[in-house]
Amino acid sequence: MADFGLVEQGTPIAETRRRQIEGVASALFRERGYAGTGMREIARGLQLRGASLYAHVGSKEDVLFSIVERAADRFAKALSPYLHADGMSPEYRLRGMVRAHVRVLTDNLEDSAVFLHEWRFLSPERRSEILARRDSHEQAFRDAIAAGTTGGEFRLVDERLAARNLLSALNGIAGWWRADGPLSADQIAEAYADLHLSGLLTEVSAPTTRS
Amino acid sequence: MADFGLVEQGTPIAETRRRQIEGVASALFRERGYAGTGMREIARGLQLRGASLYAHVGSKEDVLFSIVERAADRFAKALSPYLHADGMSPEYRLRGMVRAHVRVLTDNLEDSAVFLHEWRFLSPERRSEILARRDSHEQAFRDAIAAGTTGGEFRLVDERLAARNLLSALNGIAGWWRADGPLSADQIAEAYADLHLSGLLTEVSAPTTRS
DNA sequence: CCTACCGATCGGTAGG
DNA sequence: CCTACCGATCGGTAGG
Repeated sequence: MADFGLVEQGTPIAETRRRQIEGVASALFRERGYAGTGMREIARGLQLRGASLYAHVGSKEDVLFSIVERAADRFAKALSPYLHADGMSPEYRLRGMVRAHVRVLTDNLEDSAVFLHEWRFLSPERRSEILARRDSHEQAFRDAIAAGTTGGEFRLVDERLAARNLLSALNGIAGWWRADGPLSADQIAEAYADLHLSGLLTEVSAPTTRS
Repeated sequence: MADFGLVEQGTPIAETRRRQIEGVASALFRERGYAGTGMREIARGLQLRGASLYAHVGSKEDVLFSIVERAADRFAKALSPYLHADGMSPEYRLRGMVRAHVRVLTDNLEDSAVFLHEWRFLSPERRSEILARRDSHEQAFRDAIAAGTTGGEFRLVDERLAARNLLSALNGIAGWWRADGPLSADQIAEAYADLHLSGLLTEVSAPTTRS
């Protein structure tokens, strides 16, 4: 609790400034959209003039791309333990993926929302890259579902549809969740996992239904 | 199949022009966002000059509001038969609501996407109105789910969470569905209804699992 | 990181 | 529905 001040930061000032710019930009992009946010607005959030931002970033689109790519990195990293079954049951695996995805979402609400909704303002090449990464994320969910249907634990469903159904529901959380709300990220993750696993499992394994 | 040409339109030209403007605007707002679309772009889609649009609309925001409000009307109307149970089983009721919602979404893809994503660019009063209508739409789903849990047909779930889970999944369809794709709107609606009802029903009623 | 400035474009109006 | 135009704002650069 005591305030020791800052002893050693370790991060170069320039890099910190970059992150500060991206942080303000992320909040504004989420709230007003990329096209609805001006560089001067971002600068104002840091008590700077608009032109000063260009000492730290190449362009407005570069800022968007940094935010979106970092978000994509987080989602990919969170799923990496689940890319192969490694003896996990399909239920355990999918539940872990749901929890991981929701955690990234709620721990990085603004970046995640920007990642989900503002990618269309990227240049064609960058947009393609991001869409490919989104697709491989969805593929990971498809694979986990397919493993369950193959093994007989899950009902026969269209994995593509079931994966989109699940991911759309999870991403929707970014639209209404608040850190100061009544439900923790993990509570929501468990509730969503229950709902979706009940929809997939053949055996009714009495999923944890707490109030 | 024969082309009889147009015999009698019945709609005044001015009203038609208004709708044409909204049609072009809806497509552009969906693709580039409200803030990313200029009035001159909308005009270009109708072979007009930007200034000419103002003979038909009061402002850019008025155009957005017309689109968004019409979409809200459609969703509300589609759910109206299901606002009260009237002897319907919870399963029948919720399945009907899913089908109705998906139909409106797929029959009016552009307007629906604009309704879902561009409402934040409305003036505070109009934004409040639309958010209230969205909330009462969600309330209808909550009610249908609550009726099922009360009656014992559905598992005990947090209705608010379950409704958001369902609606987010359904609205996500607007992000990927194509009219010329492999799945009809009704096929998707049935598949989604199956997935979600399986997650809610206490009795495993062997939902229709076709390939 | 600042001031000063660039050309382009924005939503919208005047007047016909 | 057009031409001509308004002030404001846009992303970004020059030069220090």
